[in-house]
Amino acid sequence: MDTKLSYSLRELAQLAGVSKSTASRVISGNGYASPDVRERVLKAAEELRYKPNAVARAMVAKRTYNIGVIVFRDKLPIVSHTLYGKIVDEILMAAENLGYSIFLKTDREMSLRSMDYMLEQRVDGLILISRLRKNVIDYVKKFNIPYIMVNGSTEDPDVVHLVSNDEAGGERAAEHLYDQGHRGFFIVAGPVEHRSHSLRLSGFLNKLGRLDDRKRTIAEEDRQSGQGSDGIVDETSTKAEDASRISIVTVAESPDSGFDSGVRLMEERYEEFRSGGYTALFATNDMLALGAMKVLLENGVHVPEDVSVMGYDNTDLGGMYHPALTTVSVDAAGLGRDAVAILDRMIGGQENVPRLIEYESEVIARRSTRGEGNGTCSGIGNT
Amino acid sequence: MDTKLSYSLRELAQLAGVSKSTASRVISGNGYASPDVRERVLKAAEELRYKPNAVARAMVAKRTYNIGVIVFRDKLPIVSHTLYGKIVDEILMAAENLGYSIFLKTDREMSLRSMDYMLEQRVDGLILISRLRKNVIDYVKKFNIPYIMVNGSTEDPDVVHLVSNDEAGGERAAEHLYDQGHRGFFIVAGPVEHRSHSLRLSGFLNKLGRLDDRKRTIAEEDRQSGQGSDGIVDETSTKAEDASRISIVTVAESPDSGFDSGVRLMEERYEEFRSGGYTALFATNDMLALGAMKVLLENGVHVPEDVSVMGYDNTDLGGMYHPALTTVSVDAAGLGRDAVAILDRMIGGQENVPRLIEYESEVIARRSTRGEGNGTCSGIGNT
DNA sequence: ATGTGATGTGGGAACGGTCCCACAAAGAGG
DNA sequence: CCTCTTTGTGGGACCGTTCCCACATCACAT
Repeated sequence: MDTKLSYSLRELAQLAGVSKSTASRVISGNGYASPDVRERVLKAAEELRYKPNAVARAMVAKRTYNIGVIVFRDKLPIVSHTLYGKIVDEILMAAENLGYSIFLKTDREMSLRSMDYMLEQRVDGLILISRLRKNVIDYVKKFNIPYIMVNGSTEDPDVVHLVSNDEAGGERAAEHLYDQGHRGFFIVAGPVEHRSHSLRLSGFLNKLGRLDDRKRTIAEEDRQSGQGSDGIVDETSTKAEDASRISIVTVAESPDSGFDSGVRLMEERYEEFRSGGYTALFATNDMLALGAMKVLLENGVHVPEDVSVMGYDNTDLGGMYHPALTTVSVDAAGLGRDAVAILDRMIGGQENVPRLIEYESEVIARRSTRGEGNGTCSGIGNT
Repeated sequence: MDTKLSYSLRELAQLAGVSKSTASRVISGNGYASPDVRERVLKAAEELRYKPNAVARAMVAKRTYNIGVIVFRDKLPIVSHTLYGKIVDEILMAAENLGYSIFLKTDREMSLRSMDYMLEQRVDGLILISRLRKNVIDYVKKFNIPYIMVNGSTEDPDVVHLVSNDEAGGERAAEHLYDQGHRGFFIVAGPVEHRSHSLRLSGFLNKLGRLDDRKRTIAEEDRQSGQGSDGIVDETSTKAEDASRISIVTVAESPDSGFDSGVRLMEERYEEFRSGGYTALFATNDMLALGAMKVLLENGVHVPEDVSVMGYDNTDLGGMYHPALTTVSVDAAGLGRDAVAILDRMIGGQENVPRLIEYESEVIARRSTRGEGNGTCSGIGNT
């Protein structure tokens, strides 16, 4: 008896002396059952350690209450990816609250295998994280399964996707560094095929251009209105350093976006960097920033005294570094929470879901850039 | 037609003009089917985008090919936990290779809710990661489901568990620092209720004691054999510093094991540390080590010139830090791979599975300790 | 007494597969 | 030509639920 893995509703009903319909009503809570019967069934359930079989239930309900999460990646399999790990964590919590369980897969983007797996009615819906190309999307589209993209790199208007507003984030980063007086920028840009990297870069560059134009305009007005004028002048422009125009902007493209790539890139271009008059380094993600910063530190460059370094993503790692990395936050919590919530609505058949949600980013000022940044960091790493 | 979510085997058979038994044979590959029929069925499957329903299949097979992974944690939900993230990654890959899918849950250890979920025949087996107390184990035991513990903290002999040999690792850490000439040790110990932390600590302390005894013995032999003796003398003992006995060993207990705890602990005891004559700091995991090290660095202490710092776990983060953290590796890959492999055997009904496997650890020498450590690190952090 | 409605309970089809078994057709050996 | 096997196909039970519907019982009003 004890060797039996589990009991069925029929066996439970038999023990309780009722029909399986009645037992079902008591267990599932749908339908009538007299107190007497209810008690008998519950007692029997207790005795047999009865647990309803979720598989059978899913079959008739045509609903599994499972959500598939696929994290696409280039090379290494990475749940421990500092940003995606956070998003997955949030998804896990949000799913739990809504009664869903999560199937997690990591996959190279060209393989459709794990997709197939999920498509076998194993899940009610799909959350796709990160880059994935058209062929994958087209494939998923063929099957009528609700899915949603998080931090993806497609611009397909049919696809529901949640992204952070990387362009605005890039602009804020530029503004932050510019306001701190920097005029020589070295930018480490991750793969431009990535939506995130390319938007962060363009946001940064565009903002820099506009700031510079404004500066020029003010300077000209200053000249036109003559010396000793009371004309409206931007207050920062009174300082000599701020008044100067941007001296140099260099974009160094990295084919990859990991820490190692940051290291490699800076090692290769260290001499150029050292002699170029750069005072600020911006990377399109934290990992690249940290990799590059590590090389600088190892070469005796002081951060932020000699060079300010700024990343993007607000990974926990950045906050733990010495010096703590100034960065731009990505609302991983919002991304994860909403992904599940919206998918849940799609699974429920609702049509009026937003096609695109953008999450705002903000600068997290810390020690790696000039200024008053604090060195705190969020918790991570319990064993 | 296009609005239909999916087609059943019956519909497929109908289109192909065969019975569902025949269609099943073709699709599943079990049993006879003439080339003619086979082709017709496959063509129909193509047309309907037929996918076998995994739920129905699981019901009759009483086999889901799903494995549940539950990561227990104290406070924060953390897949992004640098060590567990790695283990989960490995499990994901290993599972993929063996044809399993992974249900991932993080849970506080007292809640049995996610356990219940898994127990509803949703999975073929369970992998439990990290600390979980007796009540959880007892609960799982009641249901006859194969399960395995990874890096757990129980000593229950019934439970199959995979752990790293933390005691030996602690010893190696002690040896490493001792051999580098350190005689004043400050130890940051994580929660002693954790098997890992307590064994790492005891291994470290015991080894230190033995090394010290040996040193004394050698010194006495040295004295006895008179000056200018050719007696066997440990080569390192010729150096004055090495010959000296251990001067001080302090164990600072941290109630928690995260980065923040390391920071907090060192901030509180900084004065004591500074004036105590310590030249080496060992923490029972990387996070505590990095937290403590960050405080030292911020106070102008040079690592490793003034103090050597050593952690444990070999998290990617340690290798990225500046200075790169010397640490003791944990075979996350082996742990994850074997967890799935052994569980697979248990699911298959095999009885002769090992009850306990210990994985050896080795010192990863890097820059944060005196010596020739290299500063490389493994890749992480692609976006 | 009898219809009527509320209140519980049981029977059985359905979900979408697998697989055992029956059976038809065709080829081989007497 | 008739059995006997081989080979391919179909019928249908079964897995463990849910849920619709039928039906039994009983109180109450007619």
